[in-house]
Amino acid sequence: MANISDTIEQFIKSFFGDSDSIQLSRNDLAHYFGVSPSQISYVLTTRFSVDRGYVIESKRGGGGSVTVAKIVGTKDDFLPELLKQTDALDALTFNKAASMTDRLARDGIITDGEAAIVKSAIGDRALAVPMADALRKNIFKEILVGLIRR
Amino acid sequence: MANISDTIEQFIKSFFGDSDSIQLSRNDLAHYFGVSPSQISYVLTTRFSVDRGYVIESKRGGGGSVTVAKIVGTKDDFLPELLKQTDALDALTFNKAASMTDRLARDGIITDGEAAIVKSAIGDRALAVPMADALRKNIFKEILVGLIRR
DNA sequence: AGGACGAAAGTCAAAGAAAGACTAATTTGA
DNA sequence: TCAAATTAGTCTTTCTTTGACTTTCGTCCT
Repeated sequence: MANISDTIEQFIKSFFGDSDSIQLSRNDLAHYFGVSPSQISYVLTTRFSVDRGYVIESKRGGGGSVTVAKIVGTKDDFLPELLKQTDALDALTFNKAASMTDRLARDGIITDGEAAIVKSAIGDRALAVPMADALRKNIFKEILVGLIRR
Repeated sequence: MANISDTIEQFIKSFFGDSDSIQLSRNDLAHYFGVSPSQISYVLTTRFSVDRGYVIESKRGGGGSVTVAKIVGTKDDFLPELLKQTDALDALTFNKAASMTDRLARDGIITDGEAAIVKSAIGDRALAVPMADALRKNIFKEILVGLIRR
């Protein structure tokens, strides 16, 4: 965790208390951490992506700001949706799959322990074969199917 | 013992104190010993492999690093033993893996929900690919490593 | 109302930082 | 001698950081 992006990510996350939406100023954050404003944008887009279960809205100009909101999903609607999306792909990178898995855990659809197992099973070391991304998609899909049926 | 790989191995091992996991920088180490970075990779993969009782994780890019962790366990620990046995195989059928998984659940090492996920991930539908048994062994191994580390 | 100005945030490309993969060469030990 | 282990080198991939430029919005001035 020696890079500043991770630190900023945690800092931003610490602002969600019970609320599932926060508002922040890109410039202020940049100043606070002594980095360039686009660094904040970078953290926002890489760490608070839709895959990870967040949406970002913003307003420019004087008094502008960035709003980060958690997308909350329930088991009943989110899992089938995720399955549909996954099925439509023909490959799935580890990062993407891990993001989705973390989000399932965040929303309480699976436990942290279960998330860890999923990530072990679809990690790059486990799938050290050609066409790993295609295979990963398949495995992840089967896991989702299993989750829906429970 | 006059070879530098052994020296580096010892040096790295000297960093584990009570802790069973350390973090290091490949470049720094390479520089420190005046060797090429890939030499460090070589030591890491040959001396800190799973069958020697270690796991390695890493992250690239700015602020990246390598984490080396001991697989801890005593003789009456079931998981490390199972890992060792699995690692020695070069293939693993679904039936065999499933019965090991069931046993883990029966013994309370993993929950039923976790067992179900494991079985989804290594099922024949998930691994519909040539050499499925070799791959399954690999995946199962990674799952075990993850379980031990938690 | 309309334009000028400043304050945000957005975009994108380039540079930098780290580890991984692959290959070739060399050394060592049986 | 010869296969396995070691060492080095180089290129690739991934992730991060920075900076320059653009777009949008609000306010103030006439």
